[in-house]
Amino acid sequence: MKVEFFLLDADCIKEGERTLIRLFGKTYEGSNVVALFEHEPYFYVLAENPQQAKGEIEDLLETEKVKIKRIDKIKRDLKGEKREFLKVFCQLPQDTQKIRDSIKKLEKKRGGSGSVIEEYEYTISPYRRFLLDEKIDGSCWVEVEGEPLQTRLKADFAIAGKKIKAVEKLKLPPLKLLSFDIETYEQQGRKNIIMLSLWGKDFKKVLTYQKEDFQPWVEVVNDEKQLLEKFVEIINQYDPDILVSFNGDSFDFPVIQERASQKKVKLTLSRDREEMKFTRRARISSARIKGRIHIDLFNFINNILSPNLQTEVLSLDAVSGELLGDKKIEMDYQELLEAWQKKKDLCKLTEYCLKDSELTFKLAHLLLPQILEMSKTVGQLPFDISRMTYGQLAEWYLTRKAVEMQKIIPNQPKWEDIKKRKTFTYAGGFVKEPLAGLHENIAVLDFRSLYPSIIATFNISPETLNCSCGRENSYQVPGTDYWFCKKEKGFVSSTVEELIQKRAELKQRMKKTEKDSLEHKILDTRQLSLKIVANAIYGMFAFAGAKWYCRECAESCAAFGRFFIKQTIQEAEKEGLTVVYADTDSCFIKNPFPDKELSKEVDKFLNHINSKLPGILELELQGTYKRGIFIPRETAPGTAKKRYALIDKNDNLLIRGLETVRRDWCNLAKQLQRKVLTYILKDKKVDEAIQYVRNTIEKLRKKEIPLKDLTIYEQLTKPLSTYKQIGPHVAAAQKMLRRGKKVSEGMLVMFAITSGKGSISERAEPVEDITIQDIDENYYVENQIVPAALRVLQVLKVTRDKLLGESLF
DNA sequence: AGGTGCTGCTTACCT
DNA sequence: ACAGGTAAGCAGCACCTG
Repeated sequence: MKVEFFLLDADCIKEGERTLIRLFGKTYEGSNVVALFEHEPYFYVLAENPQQAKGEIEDLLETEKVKIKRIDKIKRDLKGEKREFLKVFCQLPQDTQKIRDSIKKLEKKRGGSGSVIEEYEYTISPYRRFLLDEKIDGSCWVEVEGEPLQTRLKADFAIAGKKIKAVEKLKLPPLKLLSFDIETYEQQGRKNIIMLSLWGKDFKKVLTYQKEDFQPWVEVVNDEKQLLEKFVEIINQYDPDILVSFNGDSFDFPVIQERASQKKVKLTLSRDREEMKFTRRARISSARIKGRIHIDLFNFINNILSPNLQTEVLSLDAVSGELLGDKKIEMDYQELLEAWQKKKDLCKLTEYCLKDSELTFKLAHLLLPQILEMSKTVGQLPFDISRMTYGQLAEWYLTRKAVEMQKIIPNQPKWEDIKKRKTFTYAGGFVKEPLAGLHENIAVLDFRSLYPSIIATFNISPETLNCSCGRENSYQVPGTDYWFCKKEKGFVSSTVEELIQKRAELKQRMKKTEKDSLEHKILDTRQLSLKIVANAIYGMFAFAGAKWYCRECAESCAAFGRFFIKQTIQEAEKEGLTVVYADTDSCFIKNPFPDKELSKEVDKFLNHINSKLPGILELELQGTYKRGIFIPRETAPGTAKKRYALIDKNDNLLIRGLETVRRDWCNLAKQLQRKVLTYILKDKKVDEAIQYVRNTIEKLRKKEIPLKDLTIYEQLTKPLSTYKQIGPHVAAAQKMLRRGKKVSEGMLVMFAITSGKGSISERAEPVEDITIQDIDENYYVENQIVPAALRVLQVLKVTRDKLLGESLF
C-alpha cells in the first residue's frame, strides 16, 4: 500500500533487537497514521589505514562482546578533502555512542595502539539521522510505501514502511490545534492545580472542583485527581495534532506531572499511549508528547521573536497585548487566592483562566505558520525548531546541507575546547563618533545583509581559509594575515550564497502577488526563515560551542565590514557629503549643499559606491529624516555612540540607545524623554519641553503618578548568591527571598526606590510590597526625570537649574 | 562623620 | 548555548577634611 501524509512527529524506539523509526502524520483527509521503518544507526571512523583499522575495530568489539552489524568503507568529504571513512552500522538506538566510546581506545592521540584518528556523527539521534538521510523536512508531505500493520498506537492505521520520499505539496492537512493553561494555588510550598482551561476551534472548557453558578463551558469535577483524569480524557478525545502552551515546558507540564504522580494519574497524552516524558535540553527540559507537536510559545518568542518586540517582559499578557492587541483579564494573585479560598468571584477566575488559553491559541494561530515554515527550511521537526536559538537553527541548516553534499559533520567541541575557544576574541564592527548636536536632513544608508554578503562574496568558509593557492591568488582579508580561496567554493560560503539567492527569488515572486493574499504571506514567512538562518551564520562562526566554529572566519567578516564602511565614509566625504555617524554597516549622511536636493545627492552617491563594490555587496537607502539629535557622553568628553533620535517627515520618531528604549529606566522617565524629544525634533520647542518636565515633577510630588510608571525592571543574570556588588535589583531580590518568595536566575526583578535611610540599593523594594506612599520622589526627580530630560535638553544649552526653575535669573 | 572622586561590577542596548 | 562595541548607574573603597 501507498500513503501520503503530512509529517508531525518522529522518534526512535527499540523493539527487541531492532531499531525502529516511527513517523506520526496526518493524511489529507485527516486520518492519523503511523509509519514504522527499520533503521540501522551508524557513525563514521577516520583512520590512517582504513583496512587495518577495520580489523582492529572488529577484534576490539569481539573481545568486548559488543555487537555491530557491519563496517563499510565509504568516501566522504572532510574539510574540503575526499577521504576514506569506515561506516560502522550498529543495532540499537544508543549503540553509536557506546561503540564509539569503545573505539576511542584505538585512537593514537589518546595513547591508544590503533590507527584510528577520529570518530564522527555518533551523537546524531536516530530519528534525525533518518530524516536527514531520507531528505525529509521537518514539516512536509511524505509518500510511504509498505505493508499494513496492527499496532497499539493511537492511529487510524499503521504501516510497515519500505520506501519513503518527500513530496512537494503546498496545502496543510486539517490540523487540530488545542491550547491549555492551568491555575495553581500554593499550599505549604506545594502547588495544587485548581483550574485547567482548554481552547480550540469551536471548543472551550474550564475544569475545576468548586461549585458555583458557572457558565456552561465550566465542568465541575470532584477533586484535583479527577481534574487530571479529565484532562487526559479530553486530550485523547479531542485528539489535537498540535498542543500549545505558554511556558508549558517550565511551568504547566512540570506541575501537571508532579501532581499526576502524587495522585497516581497516568499522563497518557501521547499517541503512543505511553506516559508523557521530558526530553533533556540545554537549559530546561521540554515536555514531549509523542505523535503530537507540543509547542511552548514562550521558547519561540524568547529565542527568535524577542529582539523585535517592544515589551520589557515576555509574559503572555504583554506579548499578546503587543502581537494581538488583546490582553489577559486583570486579576492579581491575591485576588485569585481569595476567589479560591473564600469562593468569592469564582466565575471571574474561570473567565480569567479561559482567557489565557484563548490568547495562547490566538498567538499560536499567528506564529505557527512561521514555526512550520522554519521547520521546512531548516529540516527539523516543529517540536525541536520551536525551541531552538538562532545558532542552533543555523547549525541544523548546515547539517542538512552537509548530508546532502556528502560532507562529514564536524564534531561538537568538548567542554575544554569551548573554554579554550572562549579565551580568543577579535575586533568587531567600526563605530564612528557622531558629530555632536542637532542635524537637519539626514539620509541613513546601510549595507544590505552585510555579513552574509561578505561571506558569499569572499568565499568565507573554514576550508577555504588560507588555502594552498596562497595569499596573492586569493581574497585577502584587509588588515589581517588571512586569505580565502578564489578557485574552490567553500561549504558554508556556498550555503550562504544559496540562501541569499533563494531569498532574492522569493522577494521577486512576492512583488508579483497581491499584498494581502495567502501566497504573499507564505512567501513572506519563507523569505524570513531564510533571512534568519543567513544572519545567524556569522554569529555561529564565532560561537565557541558551534560545530562549524571558525574564529578566523568571523574575524574576517568583521575586518571586511570595517574596511567597507570606512571606505564608504571616505568616499562620501570625498564627494563633499558630511558623515554624521556610522555603525558597523550603516552610515548617516547630511547634505551640506543648501541649494541641492538631498535625495538626488544620495542617489548619485549610491550609484557611485555600488558601481565600485565587489560581488553582491550593496549599499542602500534605509530612510531619510528631517532632523536628528546626537548627545554628549556623560562619563567622558565627546559625543555618545549608539545613542540618538531621528524624526521623519511624518513626525515618526526613531530612538536608539537612549533611556526611552531601556527597560532599566522607569516608564515615567522614558515617556517624558520621548515627549521632550518630540518637542525638540518636531519644532525645537524648548520652553514647552521645560514646562512639560516641570509639570511632570509636580505631578510626581503630588503622588499623582501610579506605581507602575515608577517601576524599574532589571534582570538577575546569575544566581543571587554570586553577586560581588549589591545593586538595587539584587537588593530587591534579596528582600523577596527573605520574604519567602521564589527568586531564580534569569528572572526580571521589578522594583522601585522608597524613601528612608541608606543607599539606593538599601531603599530598593520589590513593587509588590509597597504602595505609592513609600516612594522617594527625590530619587525619581534627581535620578530619573532630570537626567533623562537633560540628556536631550543640554544639547539646547538647558542647564539643571534652568530646567528646574531654581535659577534666580 | 561626612564629602569627593575613582574604579569596577553590572545591565542593557546597537548593529 | 550568538558576536563585539558601547554607555552609564551605582557600590565600594580610598582618601581628604574638619
